[in-house]
Amino acid sequence: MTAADGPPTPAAGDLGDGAMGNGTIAARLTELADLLEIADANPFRVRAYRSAARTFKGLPKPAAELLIAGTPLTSLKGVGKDLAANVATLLQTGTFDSLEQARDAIPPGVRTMLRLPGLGPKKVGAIFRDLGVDTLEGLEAAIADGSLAGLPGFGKKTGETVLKNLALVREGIARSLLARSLPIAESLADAVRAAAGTTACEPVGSVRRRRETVGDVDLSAASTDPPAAVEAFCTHPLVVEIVERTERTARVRLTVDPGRPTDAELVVNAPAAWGAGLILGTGSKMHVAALRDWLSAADLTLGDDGLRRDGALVDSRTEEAVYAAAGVAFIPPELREGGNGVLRVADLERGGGLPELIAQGDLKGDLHMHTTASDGAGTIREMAAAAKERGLSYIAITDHSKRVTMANGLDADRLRAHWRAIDAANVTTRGVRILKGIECDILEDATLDLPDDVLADADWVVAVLHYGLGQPREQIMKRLTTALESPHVDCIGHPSGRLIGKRPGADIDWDAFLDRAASTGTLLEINAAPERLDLSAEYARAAADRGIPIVINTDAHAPSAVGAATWGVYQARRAGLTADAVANTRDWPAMKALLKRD
DNA sequence: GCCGTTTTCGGCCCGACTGTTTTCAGTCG
Repeated sequence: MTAADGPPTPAAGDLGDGAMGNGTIAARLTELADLLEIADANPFRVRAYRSAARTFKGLPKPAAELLIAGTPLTSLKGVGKDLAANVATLLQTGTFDSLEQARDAIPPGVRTMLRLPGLGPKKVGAIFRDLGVDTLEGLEAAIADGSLAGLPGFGKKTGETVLKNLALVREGIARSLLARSLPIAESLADAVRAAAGTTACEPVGSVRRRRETVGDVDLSAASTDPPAAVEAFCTHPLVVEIVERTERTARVRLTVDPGRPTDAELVVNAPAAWGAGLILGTGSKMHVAALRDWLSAADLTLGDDGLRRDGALVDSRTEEAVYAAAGVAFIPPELREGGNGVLRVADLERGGGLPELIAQGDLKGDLHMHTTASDGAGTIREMAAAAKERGLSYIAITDHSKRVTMANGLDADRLRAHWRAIDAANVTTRGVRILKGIECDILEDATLDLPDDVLADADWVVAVLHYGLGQPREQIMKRLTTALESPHVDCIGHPSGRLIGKRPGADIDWDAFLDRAASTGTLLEINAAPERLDLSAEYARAAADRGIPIVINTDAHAPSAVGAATWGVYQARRAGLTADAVANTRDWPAMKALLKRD
């Protein structure tokens, strides 16, 4: 399903050069739709803004380029005179009148409440208008003193659900998705790299470890002229406030999304200590502490002025040199989460070393994507062409099954017709094999959304939970077991159904689930959508340990997203997966041999 | 607010579930 209301993911052209990207346009339109809906505006006006947001998000080219090329925005689907004018103003000035009016009418904290599962715009509107509550804290108080339950349409359960999810939502506000933070960090790093005397600059901290979410954005640099690097950092266009600044460090506040400030920090070291500074900046704290133990066994101390023995500088120009001095192989940043364990595996004296992790570019297929037949923006042929451009040799078209009515899910007849269209596309498509697939819902009553004889004719079936994620563990397990035991289900997609910072996943008995996946020969997906990353690294590791082949898929809803599995590959690396552990690093015949249907 | 006209308003993706009710509005996807 689409996640049109997620935080904007800044695209490459969205930072630094001043032009607002389609992601940000979509975010502003969605913001206005939310505010209007809370204010109880005409629902069709709200829908117009939402549908326009989807249109802009799915555009192959930045809207600003269209305008420059003289293409009127009114030529876009769902964009009329008013919306075109608003977006043009947005591009020129960073905002537009009706957005500002709506922001004046509804405090930012009110929109935040929409992130809570169970609270929609109508309820949030009632909370704001009838109780005057406009923060999460105020909401918590209103539950405690019983005033929330006193509102018409509210009861005991509403408050309970809110309290259950409050911590998750608060964390979602405090921390950004990696997909949002990494481009910001790279843009800042580019500015520092361009400064005189800078020899290197990298994003460090949780960004470099590719954590799912990121608090502050940290950078490490090496330079012969630290003040120049600090100056370049502080004058980046995203910086709105310099919180703290020294000769070789700076802490700044950025504005990317109003109401959600992000802090960024730069530390500049001498080029001779680049590797040492990079390790300290990257962390994690536990990893650095464990590494220091290993170094101290060799009478070495690690500081951001370099690696030293008896005060004398030891080679610490690179991370490799520092790890070598500790007697261990280089440890990729994604594996620096824990303490001593990874260092023991990497112990060179015992002939240790780490397996080579899967890399961006290793994937040969993408087996979860949508077309215009359900809620995607591209046709079968467009998705195939995009896959070819990305260097993939096969894709599976997996539109929604009929239960997902809002996404125009397919029943058996429409699905079979869709598959005939895929057959036809395969005849004329060179270089990419298009597989006949389906994203089949596992219904609340633990049956599959399509009959067996239909599923049997698919090349590839991804079964998923979309609805009833809050069911008790027993029923969730019954549903997953149905899917795992079906001879026609090849893979479970986004197994938990979580949305990071928004919605907890289903209550799964993971040991039982993974054991059953292994015994039935069912593959498991790492869904690469930044707000899903589902399986998590923890369970992807546990799955791989059981020999379950992992599949990394994009869940693309537009041609531009086909094969863009960046975040999923990072997640797999954090799970310590090699290319071999991931099924779709193989070509299709080899991958097909892994399926239970073969 | 958009669209599509039998040109200027009336219709605009939907089905199931949940928690609130006592017949249904709001939420979800």
